[in-house]
Amino acid sequence: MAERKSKKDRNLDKASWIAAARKALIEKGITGISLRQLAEELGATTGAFYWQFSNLEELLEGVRQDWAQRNTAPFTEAIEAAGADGWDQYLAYVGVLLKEDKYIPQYDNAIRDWAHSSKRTAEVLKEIEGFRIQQLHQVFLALGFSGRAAQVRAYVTYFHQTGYNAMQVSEPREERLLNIPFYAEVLTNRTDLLGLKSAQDISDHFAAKDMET
Amino acid sequence: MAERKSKKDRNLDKASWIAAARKALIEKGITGISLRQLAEELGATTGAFYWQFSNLEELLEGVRQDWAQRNTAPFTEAIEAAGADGWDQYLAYVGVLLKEDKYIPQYDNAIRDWAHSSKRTAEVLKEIEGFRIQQLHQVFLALGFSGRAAQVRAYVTYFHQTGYNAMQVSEPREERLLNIPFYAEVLTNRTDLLGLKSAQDISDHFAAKDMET
DNA sequence: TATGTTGCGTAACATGCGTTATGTCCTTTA
DNA sequence: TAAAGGACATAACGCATGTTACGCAACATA
Repeated sequence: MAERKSKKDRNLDKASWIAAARKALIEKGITGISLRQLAEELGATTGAFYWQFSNLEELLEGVRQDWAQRNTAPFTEAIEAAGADGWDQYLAYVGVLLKEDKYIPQYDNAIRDWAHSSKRTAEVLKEIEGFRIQQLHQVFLALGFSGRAAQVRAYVTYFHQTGYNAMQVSEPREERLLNIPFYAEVLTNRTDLLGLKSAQDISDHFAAKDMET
Repeated sequence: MAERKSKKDRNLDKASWIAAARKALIEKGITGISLRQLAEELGATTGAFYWQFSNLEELLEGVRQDWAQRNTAPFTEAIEAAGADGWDQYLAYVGVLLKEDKYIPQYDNAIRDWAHSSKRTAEVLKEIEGFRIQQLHQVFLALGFSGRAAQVRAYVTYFHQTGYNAMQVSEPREERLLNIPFYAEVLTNRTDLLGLKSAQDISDHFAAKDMET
C-alpha cells in the first residue's frame, strides 16, 4: 500500500528510523520495536530499512547511543554551567529533573527494562550510570561531604531519582514542587529552601537560577 | 520428544507452571514467558498447559498474585514482629532487604518492567506499591516524624530501595553492610549505627535483632 | 537520449508464537 | 476384566517476526 514518493519526500536517513524506534521503545518497550511497525509509522516498508541498516541490531545500537547522549548531556551541561559551588550544582541537577524538556525519564526506564534481556544494553547502561553517579559524587564533594558520606549521598540521590522515575509517580506538579525543599534537606542537609512556602515560590527560585547562567 | 510418564511423575499443577513462569520472568523478562519454553523446562508440552489453564492470561494473572504475596508479606511480618518502636521497625525493614532469602528484588524489577506494557500488571503494581509506601509512612511516624516530613522520608526510602534494585547494583556484601549506618542516618536522622565500625559488627547487630523476635 | 545507480516497494522464506482439535496412554471405577 | 475418564502428547492453524531476493521507478551522468 505504500505509495512511491518523489525524491524530496523519501529521505529516510538513519536518524528517522532511530527517532521512530525511540518513540516505540518509550511507549511500548523493546518488543514495540518491530520493523514492519516502524516502517508503517514512517510510511515506508522493510525494504527501505535494509537500505539504511544491515540488520536490526545496527538500529538497536543506534538507539542505545541516542539514549546515552540525549539523557546524559543535559545534566553535564547544567552542572558545568552552575560553577564551582556545590549547592548551585545540586540545584542545577534538580532543575534539569524538574523541567523534563531535555531529559526524558521514560527513556531511562525503557532502557533499564531492555537491559534485563539484552547484554549489550546492560553494558551501555552500566557505563552511563557509573558516569552519572560519579558526577553526583563530585557535587556532594563540592557540598562539603567527604569520603563514604559523599559517596552514600550520591547513591541515595541517584537511586531515589531512579526509583521515582521507575515508579512512574503521578503526583500533581504542585505536590512535587512542595516536596523539593524536604528532599533537598534529606539529601544535602541544607535548609535553604525550607523558607519557600508556596509552589510558586519554589518554581520562581529555579527560574531565577536558570536566568543567571 | 517428551516421553510419557507414570502417574507419580506427572503432577503438573498450576503451582508448577507459575513457578516456571516466575523463573522465566525474573531471568528473561515478560517475553521470556513462552508456553513452549515453559513446557520444555517442565518436561511437558503445551497440551499439558491447557489442561491446567484456559489460556495464557490466566497463568499471567497467577504470576501477578504470586508476586504480590511473596514480595510483600515478608516486610509486613517483620515490621509487625518488631513491635511499636519506630527504630526497631526500620531495622526490621532493612533486615528483610539485607537477607534476600524471602524477598526477591529481581522479581520486583521484572514486574515493574512488565507493567510498562501491561495495563493489568500496572494496576496490581500500583496497588502494592501504595500499600508498601503507606507501611513505611507508619514507620516514620513511629520514628517521630510528622506531616510532610514523614511522607517524604517514606518516599525517599522506598524510591531509594527501588532504584538500588532497578540498577542491579553489584557491590560486595561488605561494602553494602558498611553503607547501612550512613543510609540510616540520611533517612532517619538517627546515628545509632555509626558506632559499628566493621561489616561483621553490623551483620551481628541485625542477627541479634532477628533473635529477639 | 541512453545508461547506471540510488532508494526504495513487493513478495516470499523460515521461525516462533498462542491456541485448538484430536489421539492416546494410564489410572480408577464398576 | 471391561468401561470411563483424567492427564497429557501430537500436530496443525493463523499470525507476526527478521531477513532476503528481486523488481522498478526516479534521478544523475554521459
